[in-house]
Amino acid sequence: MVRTRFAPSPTGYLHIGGARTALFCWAYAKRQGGTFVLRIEDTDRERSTQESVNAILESMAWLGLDYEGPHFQMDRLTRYREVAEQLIRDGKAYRCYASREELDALREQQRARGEKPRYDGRWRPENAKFLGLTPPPGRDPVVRFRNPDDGEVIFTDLVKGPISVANTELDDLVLLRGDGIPTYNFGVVVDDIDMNITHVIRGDDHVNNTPRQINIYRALGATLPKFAHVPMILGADGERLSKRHGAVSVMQYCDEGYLPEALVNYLARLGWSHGDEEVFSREQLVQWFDLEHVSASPARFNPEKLAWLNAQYLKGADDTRLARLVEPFLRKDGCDPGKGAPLPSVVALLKERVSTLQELADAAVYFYRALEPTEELKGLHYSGTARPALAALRDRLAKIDWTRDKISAEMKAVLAEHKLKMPQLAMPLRVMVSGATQTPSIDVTLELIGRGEVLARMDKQLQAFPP
RNA sequence: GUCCCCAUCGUCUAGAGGCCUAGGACAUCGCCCUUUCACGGCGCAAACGGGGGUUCGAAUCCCCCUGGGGACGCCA
Repeated sequence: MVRTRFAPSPTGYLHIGGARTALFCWAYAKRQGGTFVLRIEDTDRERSTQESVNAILESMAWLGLDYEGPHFQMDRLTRYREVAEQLIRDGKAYRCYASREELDALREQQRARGEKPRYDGRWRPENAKFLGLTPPPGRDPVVRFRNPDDGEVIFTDLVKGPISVANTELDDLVLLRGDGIPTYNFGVVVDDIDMNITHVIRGDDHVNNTPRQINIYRALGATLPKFAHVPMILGADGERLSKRHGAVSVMQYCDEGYLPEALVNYLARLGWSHGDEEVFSREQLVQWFDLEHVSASPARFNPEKLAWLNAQYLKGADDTRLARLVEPFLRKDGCDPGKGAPLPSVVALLKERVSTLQELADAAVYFYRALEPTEELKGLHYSGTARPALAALRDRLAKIDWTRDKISAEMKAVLAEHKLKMPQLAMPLRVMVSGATQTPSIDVTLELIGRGEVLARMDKQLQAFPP
């Protein structure tokens, strides 16, 4: 039975990289008919916050990733202590009384010598005895893992292939802090064992931790899970993803009007592929997902492609659903979609012209309130020659059945009567009624805005025409 | 500095020794459609980082170089 897990630390919002890791874990578990577990790694007392936990949960829900849990590491402290004690009894861990200052000094010296900074094992029982070290009174010791001195750790990463690291590169890492709270490397191992995790799928930044963790698994006599390290997501400039690159937080995409299915699709396609497939549903992802086709190299985040995908999903989305989603954006733009044109109809008209809900709302404003054209637009489109035709049209529009076809017919009649071409009439009309030069087909636009409002706007704007 | 990993169009990628004159998508550019702007359709341009091997044959395998990323905490 496959069990995967996503194990974020609640020290901030869920970002794009974490979301993709979660998505891959989720998709793999679903594909294999297994279980996806969410575990909150909250052992960093200083930085973990309830707010972050909430933000992560909210993002998972928005993305539609369902899970077992969440489990919290801080609920399992006695278990970690128990395992650490066992390791000490077995001679596979020991207490270390070195102070932070002492360790900092050690690292600095090593770095100065051009060496890789690492703990020198001074409190290993045999060394401490040899050096004549005795526990300083009143100092809480940490528990350190006794890493093997020689040989190498070799494992086959499911996306990167075989990876080997010499044990001489590894040092005796801290298992338990002075206050008895486990460190990351220890917590993960104990939890992954206890929670029967079969596939550890996580970010590339953890490859270096894997050999250390494997040594702990072995010291514990536990079965190793499979490891798969998915590449990092870089910003558009190839640098590490950060605030500079626009949105990094998952919920920010929600706020900017992206659809969760678009983000899921985009994220899935970033570093994973299924032949030439570009647009696929969550169900297809689950059906197709595999680790063999996860790329081994880091990928850059491309906002344009995300926007394109979002536009695709917008076009295909149900009008009623979109109306519900776009409403808050519209209210933010100072509109009351409860009055005036029915929102689903407006959405149907605009959804294939925009790439986010925000853009959709912005494009819908003039359906709900008049927008005064800029002087520049008036200068460009309000001409004395078009005026008589527009005035004639205004009077005709006052008398007809208010349908798109009838509106269109009246416009054509006016064109013939005044010997004008369509743009000569449609453009000024568009500007008068919408305050913009870009709208859907003018007849439908008028129909939706409604006769009363259209006539009122025309009357007002006609006054701005030159004689 | 040391260790680990990676390397196909600008970007995301297909590619498991001959199917590759290297395919798709985004972006860009051009044309068509058109009542403006979009959408849509069609098309152009665009890549195997460099050098050595192995092989009848290499984008695919090996080595070196270069470039990129990651890790070196009582953070995760």
